[in-house]
Amino acid sequence: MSQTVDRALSILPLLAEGPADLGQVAERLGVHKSTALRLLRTLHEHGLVYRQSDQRYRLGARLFALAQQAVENLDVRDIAHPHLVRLNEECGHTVHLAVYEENEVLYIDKVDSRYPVRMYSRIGKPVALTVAAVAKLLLADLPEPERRALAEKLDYPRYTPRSTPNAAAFLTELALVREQGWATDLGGHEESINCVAAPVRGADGRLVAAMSVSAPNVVVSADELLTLLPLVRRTADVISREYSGNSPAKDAP
Amino acid sequence: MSQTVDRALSILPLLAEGPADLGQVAERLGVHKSTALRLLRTLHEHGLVYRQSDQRYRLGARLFALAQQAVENLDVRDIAHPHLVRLNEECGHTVHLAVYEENEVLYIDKVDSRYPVRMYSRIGKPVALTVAAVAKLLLADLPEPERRALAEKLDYPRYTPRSTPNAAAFLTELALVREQGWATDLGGHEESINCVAAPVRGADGRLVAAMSVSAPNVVVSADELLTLLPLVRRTADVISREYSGNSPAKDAP
DNA sequence: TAGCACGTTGCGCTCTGCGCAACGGTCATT
DNA sequence: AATGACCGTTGCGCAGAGCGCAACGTGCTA
Repeated sequence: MSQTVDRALSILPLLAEGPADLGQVAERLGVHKSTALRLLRTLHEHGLVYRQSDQRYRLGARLFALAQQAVENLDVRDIAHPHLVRLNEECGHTVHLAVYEENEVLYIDKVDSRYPVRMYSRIGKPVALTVAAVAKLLLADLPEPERRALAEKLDYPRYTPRSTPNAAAFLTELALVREQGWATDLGGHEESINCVAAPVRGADGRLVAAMSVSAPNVVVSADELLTLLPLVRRTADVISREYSGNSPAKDAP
Repeated sequence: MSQTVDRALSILPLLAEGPADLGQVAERLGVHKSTALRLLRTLHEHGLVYRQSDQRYRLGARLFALAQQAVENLDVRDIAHPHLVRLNEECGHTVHLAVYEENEVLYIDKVDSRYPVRMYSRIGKPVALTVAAVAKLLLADLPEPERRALAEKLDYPRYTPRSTPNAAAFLTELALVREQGWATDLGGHEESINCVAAPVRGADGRLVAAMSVSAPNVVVSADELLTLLPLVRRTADVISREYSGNSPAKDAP
């Protein structure tokens, strides 16, 4: 809607691919070098872009700081965190908390497994929508038309033979998840890793987040992991209740 | 330099403080609502801003994705990571990797302690400049005038009684660090946590990163932690060599 | 020394982004 | 149910902000 800002912001994903010099930026934006320079300077002043010693541009420090601050302000996280830690202490596995936002699902908190084998994931990282247990829960909660539309336009990468193959299968899975109120990912993302997930709901009953426990086959089998389901669901419920303000009221005037 | 972009980017830190509605944004920017709306829309299209269900705006998902991607592209990280993991396996404590950028020091990688007591830190988080061991190393490497100028304009928060108190003390410390080629933080940031750090150098001898091992007093005393110094320095040197392309050449045409 | 490549600067034209004012929806008040 | 206040949204005319051009400076290569 605003040409100048639009162009400036288009620089960011471009630089995310790797450092680029002025000429490259100007060319890929389709603007004159002087224009690109002005935009880069503005981005630079705000710290979103950094000029490295060889004069090329990269994404800058403030970007991290902003993402950081934004994550910390997400209030579900505050409430959920101690519960996630306790769950981790009880079962020993990796615990994740994720939210849905604008066609994406993001991890917003994580407590690492106590076992040496760890999953690759990171706070702020977008989640594989078609296979992750938390994604299934969050997407299953969308209004039907939206869910359908999203399912249609997704890609269905075959991470493993057990990955969700297509939109039809995915919608069926979502319907199941919606009904049973929990979800799993049994080797659909990484061959040897299983997850069980449960929903966190707000006062109005809508999903605000989803949490999961993940563990590799070498530590516990899928069946053993499923025995943790009641514990996971109970934890999610406690968080839901606290988030809705029902339960352990701390202090209020 | 570019008014429109400048205003648009000013919205980001504002939203980082917490969600805000259109009126608040317009007021704090000192522009008309319609202007603020146009800017917010553009930010929204790029995914940097998200509109939550109560119509207020927050920072959006793409911000995380960008920061994420940028971190992963930082190539020191790629090279260093396996070494950090190995160091963690050998000593069991939390290992950090940090870089300097535009008056800030950022953690770009972290391997958690195997002990239950963990430090609060996160990848992408700016580091306390005046006390952290990695910050001392990175700042000590700046050209003298720049170092001096930066030291003058910093704040010196008294996190603990052992925090660096002022610019003079800091410059003295930096000179020492520069000479000895390693640094410590003995309870200067958090009372009970100590760190030892060593530099990672590029082919030209300039610092490209710094790494540290951190542990709380309850696990090992400061003296015991210092016995790890040779190991930390050796690891840093290995990374330096590999980063400079000297050592374990993998493949090249 | 000449040539090239790249970042940088100043400037005049014009298109873009600005604020105004009016509209429309939602919610609380009477 | 009707009123009014509040907020987000829209269309528009004006002016100034941002655009591209062309010329300059610098550092590297041949």
